[in-house]
Amino acid sequence: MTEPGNPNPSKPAATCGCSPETRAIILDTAERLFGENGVEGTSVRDITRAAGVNLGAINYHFGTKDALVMAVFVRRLEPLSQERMRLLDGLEQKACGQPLALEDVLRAFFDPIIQSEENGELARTSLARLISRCFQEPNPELKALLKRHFEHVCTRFDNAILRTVPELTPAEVFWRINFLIGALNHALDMWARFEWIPIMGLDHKPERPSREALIDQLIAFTAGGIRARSLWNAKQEPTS
Amino acid sequence: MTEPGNPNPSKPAATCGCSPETRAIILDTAERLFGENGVEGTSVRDITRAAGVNLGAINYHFGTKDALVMAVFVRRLEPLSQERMRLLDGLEQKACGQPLALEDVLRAFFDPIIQSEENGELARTSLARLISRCFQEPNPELKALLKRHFEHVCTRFDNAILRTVPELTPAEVFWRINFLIGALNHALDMWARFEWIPIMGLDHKPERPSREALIDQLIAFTAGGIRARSLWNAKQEPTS
DNA sequence: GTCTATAACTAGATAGAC
DNA sequence: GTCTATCTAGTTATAGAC
Repeated sequence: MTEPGNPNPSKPAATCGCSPETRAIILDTAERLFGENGVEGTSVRDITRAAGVNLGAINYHFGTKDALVMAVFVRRLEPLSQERMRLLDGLEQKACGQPLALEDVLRAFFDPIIQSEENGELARTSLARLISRCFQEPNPELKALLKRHFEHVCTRFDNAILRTVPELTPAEVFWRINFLIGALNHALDMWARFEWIPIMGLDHKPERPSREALIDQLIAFTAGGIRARSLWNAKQEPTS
Repeated sequence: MTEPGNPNPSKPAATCGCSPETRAIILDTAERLFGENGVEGTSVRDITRAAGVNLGAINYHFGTKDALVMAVFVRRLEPLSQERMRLLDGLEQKACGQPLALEDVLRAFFDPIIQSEENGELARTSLARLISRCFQEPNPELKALLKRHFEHVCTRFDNAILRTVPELTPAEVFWRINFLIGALNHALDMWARFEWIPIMGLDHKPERPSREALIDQLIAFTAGGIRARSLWNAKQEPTS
């Protein structure tokens, strides 16, 4: 754990005036604890204690707990959304107007979540749990932030998927994307804390798959789900 | 301390002005608020204020907040699990050893969540949000309770689905059931608070479907997903 | 910049009047 | 059984010493 005492007084306090390390440590720790216990279930004392920094540090660096919460989410959602868009852009450029392959679109949506973060496995685990939680946070400011972030991305992917599965109605695609998001979030959350997973008394204890293998499974499942014939249409023709 | 829970099943409500009602009102209100703001984000003061009962009522009827939390979940999970098992029992009896139809198994899993509760629409909405939250609660006692409840049910459904889709490995079925659970929870949560849903800037504003229609969509999606060819196997034969 | 002390407030729980 | 007053402990946030 880093010692907070800074033996280097020659730091250009007047120009920079901040400690980049402490700030980052707080963000990392807060992200992990928010994922584990939720935002409401995590006090600033929990964070500063776990981070090994001073109690006042959060207020010094972020002002309020709410501002810290926003900073935690922004730090992750910003690059996540951008990477998703970037991958989709790449697919569309390569396709030159041709319809994309559904599996490729899904991979562009899933991959950025498991791609390498600067902090390795721990950060990716935190991210997974954080995102799976963020949809349920009651904080209205945070809700607005999330909506702002997902709006662009979801619209882009919604349109892309609509073109790959033209037989579905827009409303059907809308809900299936939500099914997909739920499957992704829950799977990553389960994956992140594998110890609680053995929910079943199973004879077969499943091994923990690699993240890549899990994503492959997710792509197979969600592609199959999105391509599935709607029961709504099936009901029109009672011949089955 | 002592168990302050009111164990007076034989006592009629009208005679003494005692509170079979208060207890139920507290449970209803707590369930709603837990769903909206999470367990940690809901204080006993929030509950008593919203329920219009006295601050001491929760401690009188349940002893502690934690005991109230458990009571809230037990009240819903018990009948939910039993109904799921009952429906699956019925399917298996009717099939007489023949493999079941995947869609029927899924419907037996989904339907009990939307089936009528005594309190109508509001209760069902609460239940949906409550269940979608319960997987993420950090409370260890609650986790144990949830595991106890889902263990039986998930094992039963796991085995049933394994028989309907014999080409999948047990590990694949295991994860696909988790995808399914995630899709269900997130969809119900989204459905319950439709106002936040318009996440997309869509040209097409989707109408809110009925619960039954949503479940039909879920069945189509998850059945398609479960039947999907695994990419793991597909990789073995690069002929496709 | 870091840390301590503490203010201002809210949490869950309880005791005792009615 | 209900309600009020109150206790203790924990919360965010701040002011000021080092």
